[in-house]
Amino acid sequence: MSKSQVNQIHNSINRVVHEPVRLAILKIMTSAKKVDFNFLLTTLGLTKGNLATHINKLETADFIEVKKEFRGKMPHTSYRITRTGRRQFQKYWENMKELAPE
Amino acid sequence: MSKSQVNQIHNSINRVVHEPVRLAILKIMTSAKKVDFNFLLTTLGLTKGNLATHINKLETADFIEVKKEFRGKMPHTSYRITRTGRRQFQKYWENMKELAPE
DNA sequence: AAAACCAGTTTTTTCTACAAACCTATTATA
DNA sequence: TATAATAGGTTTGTAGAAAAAACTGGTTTT
Repeated sequence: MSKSQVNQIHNSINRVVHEPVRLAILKIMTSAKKVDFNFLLTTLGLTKGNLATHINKLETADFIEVKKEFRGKMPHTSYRITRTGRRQFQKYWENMKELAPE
Repeated sequence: MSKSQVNQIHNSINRVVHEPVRLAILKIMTSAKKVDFNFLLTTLGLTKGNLATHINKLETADFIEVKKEFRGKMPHTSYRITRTGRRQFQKYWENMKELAPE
């Protein structure tokens, strides 16, 4: 292993993606076209506040799109991964592989 | 993607390994039998305090062994990954793969 | 003698994840 | 009818952790 091969790779790891909860969210979203708040809540076993925070972070980074609508009179929120999100998720894994054992 | 497949995988991610700097350190250590402080310092481009903190965390978790000796009159510290460290590094990647895109 | 090096430790700052409490409105239930 | 639960959050507080900066004690170089 030469110095330049490993050199500073850790700096290329996107922290928005790197957080395990958000990795799980993105993984789910890459294989489902649409997911909603409650599905993520029960699947991931988070508190609502915590989930909302992660969702916000992903939305701010343009990784996901948020759709708010009413079903009857009840609010319903669903999410979709964006093209950017999908691309960044892929890129993240390419970078991560540089840090994996052979 | 079924619920149970993704369910809570994020909780299995070992945070000691997950930090990018420590991933880089472990990656280096899996392919070199011995590395020293300065090598890591210049290779990774960290401050000494920051590197020392990461080293400590890895030592506390029994991931690496620290060997302190004198070369002439100067202290010299080198590190080696332990069997535990190697195993946990492997295990980490097995878990992470559950979160990777197909 | 002064400056710089080695291998850190200690201190401080900054950031983050996470939980708990709260909120508004709606709907189910006893 | 009261109350409990649901949906989808926001606000607030805390604990832990990453990172930089400053400090240390000894050594070596200039």
